[in-house]
Amino acid sequence: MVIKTGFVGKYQHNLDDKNRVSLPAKIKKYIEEVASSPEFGGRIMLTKGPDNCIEGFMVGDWQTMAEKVKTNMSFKRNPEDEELEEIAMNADQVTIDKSGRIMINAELKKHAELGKSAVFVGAIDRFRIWNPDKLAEKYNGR
Amino acid sequence: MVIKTGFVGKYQHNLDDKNRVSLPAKIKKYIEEVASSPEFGGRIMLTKGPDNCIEGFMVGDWQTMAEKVKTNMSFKRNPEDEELEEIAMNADQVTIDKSGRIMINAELKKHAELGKSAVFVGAIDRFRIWNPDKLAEKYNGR
DNA sequence: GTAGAAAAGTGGGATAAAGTGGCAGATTAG
DNA sequence: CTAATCTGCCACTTTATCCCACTTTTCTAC
Repeated sequence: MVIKTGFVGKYQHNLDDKNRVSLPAKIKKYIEEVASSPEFGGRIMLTKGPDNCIEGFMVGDWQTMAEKVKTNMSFKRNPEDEELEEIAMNADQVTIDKSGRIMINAELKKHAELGKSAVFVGAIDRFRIWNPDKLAEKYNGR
Repeated sequence: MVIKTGFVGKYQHNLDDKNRVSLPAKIKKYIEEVASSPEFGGRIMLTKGPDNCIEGFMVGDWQTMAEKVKTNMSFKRNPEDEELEEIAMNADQVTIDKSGRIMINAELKKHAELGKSAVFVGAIDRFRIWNPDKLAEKYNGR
């Protein structure tokens, strides 16, 4: 039985010129332990988060959200689904490469105003990726 | 068991002069993973969607939705029936060719006011195809 | 603590895949 | 039979991924 502590901690990493960034070892390890099933091919769902951050989920958690829409599927949309639709529109499913990195696409990079440096922040059921300055601004002095 | 994340993301692609357009790799991959049954020969159902967009479904999902409509059908007509008829009337079942492209017929192209550029938008149980300007207009600034 | 080993993180070149456009043969309609 | 359209194929460009080398950090044993 795996102990599910969730994502915790704060880690600064660099983007390379191909917009790749290493997942912090502890975040990567947690993902691999919890979601080690064969159908999980090291996949992560990235979305636009609040305050210019990027949020990362494990695909299993995303699936739970998506199932809600699928079970009520019809030609016409429910208004409640539209919110999730907009999240889906701005989401990106990325894979963890052989070096333990993920790619941040142009739109997400712009949303988070990322330059070369990015900070990963654990938030239990998700992790967030911040521009270091934006993060400091938000949690100033705390 | 495959993790069903649904359709996600946003991808700009070009129509060629024969109104063919490549399916985004991630959308295509998802279709192939989830709908890998032999009777599904890489087929997609395209319909006129809301706000000038085109909606794309996997044929299996289309069938499920159509069955639902049939079981609720009554002898008396109601406004929703007509709406659904119109959707069915304007639907087009397209196949994915060997280069991973689908063809947008003239009527759907006109409905979406497509020019050379089209944006695919993931919406969990379906994907949508938009004129880039129309899409920006609808989700302006978000 | 320190030394050596292992793991994590970074960068860049090589390879593979995705996306695009054009041409040519096949198919269909008139 | 001819013209128009559809489909497959190929070539090329761009982008993503793999793979290896190297540096830095963390871990382990003494």
